[in-house]
Amino acid sequence: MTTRSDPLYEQMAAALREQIGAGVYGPGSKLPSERTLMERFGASRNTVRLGLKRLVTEGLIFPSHGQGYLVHRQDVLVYNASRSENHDRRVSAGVDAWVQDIQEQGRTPSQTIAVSIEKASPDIAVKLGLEAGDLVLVRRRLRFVDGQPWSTEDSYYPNSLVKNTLVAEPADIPEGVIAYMASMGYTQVRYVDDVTAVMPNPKQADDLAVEPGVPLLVRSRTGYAESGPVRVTVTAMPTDRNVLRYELGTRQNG
Amino acid sequence: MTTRSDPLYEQMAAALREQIGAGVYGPGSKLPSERTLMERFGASRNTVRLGLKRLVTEGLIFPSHGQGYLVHRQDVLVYNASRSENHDRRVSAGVDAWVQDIQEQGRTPSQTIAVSIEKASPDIAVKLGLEAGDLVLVRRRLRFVDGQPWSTEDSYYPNSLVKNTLVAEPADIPEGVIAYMASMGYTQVRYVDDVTAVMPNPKQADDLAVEPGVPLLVRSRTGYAESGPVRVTVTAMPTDRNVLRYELGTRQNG
DNA sequence: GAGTGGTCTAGACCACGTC
DNA sequence: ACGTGGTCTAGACCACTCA
Repeated sequence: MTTRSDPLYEQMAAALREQIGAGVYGPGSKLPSERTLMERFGASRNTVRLGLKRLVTEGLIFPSHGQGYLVHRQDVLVYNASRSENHDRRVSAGVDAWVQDIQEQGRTPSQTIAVSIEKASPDIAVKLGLEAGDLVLVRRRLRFVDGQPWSTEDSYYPNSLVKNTLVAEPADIPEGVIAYMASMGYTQVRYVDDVTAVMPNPKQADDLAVEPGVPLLVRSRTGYAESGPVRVTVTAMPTDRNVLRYELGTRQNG
Repeated sequence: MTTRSDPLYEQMAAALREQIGAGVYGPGSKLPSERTLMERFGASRNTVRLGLKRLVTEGLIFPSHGQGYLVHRQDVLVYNASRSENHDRRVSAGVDAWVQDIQEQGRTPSQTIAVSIEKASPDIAVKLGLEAGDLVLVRRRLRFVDGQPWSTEDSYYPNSLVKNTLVAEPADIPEGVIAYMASMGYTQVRYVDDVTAVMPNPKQADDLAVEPGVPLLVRSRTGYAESGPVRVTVTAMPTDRNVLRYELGTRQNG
């Protein structure tokens, strides 16, 4: 793996990667300082930093100003995307499906909600079957687990469908937006999830308190009523603390 | 966005990010060279490189040795994960479901297959219900679209189930491994997909020809027969050219 | 050959955290 | 106060691409 022709900083990264894997530096422990590694590998500080950056972008370590480089702890929660829209389950619980998912894993969820009316971006407009610039109602959630930022979830509705309804209020809706909209005649019968990953932009990195170099898993869910798309929800989850799960099979539900 | 206190390289990244968004530098076009940007921003080369690296890790641009920094083209294919194990569809087509998915998008798929017998990693062992170190048969595929590396797909089977069968041959199985195993009594009735994203390690970056900084979408699918798990498939897809799609709802199939 | 990015050195000063 | 990472400079030489 550490071939002779690899640049020095890659050799350094490979050596440290191996030692982390072998437990020489376990989860939560501290790596030698940059200046120590300069001596150990006979490299300049910039070269050492290149090598460390490699491991940062792989999500293995993160720098902590004034403390050193720390090895990432693995602390991943599962978000079960295939059952999170199950009406019966949600109605019986009376709480947000995500809240329930997290509670079942023994953690304490919380969230903030902000509502605004915006012009649809081209991407959202296409998914909702609107013209670019048509108004959409946006519910932006910032979600926390045990007080730590965990994920963002932004839902977009055609403004013409939901204005002057409870959906436009910046508060949780006890029975859920989906059930509420169903009572208004927009029963969602089908969902399409598109999953990808991006590197966070500065705002996202700040909101979610992600270390530089940790990718965000992005799930865009479009909900369809019989009449067409009625909702797009974009969820962004740092991959160092989230796994998206889909259960598929004969006993499948939506 | 570009606050006064931002470091110089962030200001530089923000300025270029905006210009790329505004179309000053469109998809496929070339950014000014590092040395030109040194003059334009009055910064040293290392600082310019820090700013450019920021945009590289966001997936906006990529460096091309000897040519300059190029703005990424968007050229994304959809991989429909919720229908890819549909027996009927596959059997009727007589080809790999992925092959069909890509062909439907007007592209030319191809793949290489290598088969080996290995000791199960702890992760795979847990998912297959084996002990760590038990033997697993591994089918590693490297998939191409229009001749370009596109994704890797590694399938793991308990060796005790598949040894001395066609699954252990390094060739495509016309009716598909799933149908073949069903004929051997292991009908897969349920799947669990875990989706996350990672930054590529050196080997993955090489296999998939990904630019540094582009995350990989990783889908781990565990297939269950009535008797328990019989297969784990790990698919790694560079996010600059793939979207994973799940269709959920009343007409759901496995 | 000229221009590009890739790697690397050897410094400097600042900002943050802990003791 | 001290050690840590964060930012930045001003050079150098190598490797690749294209005309």
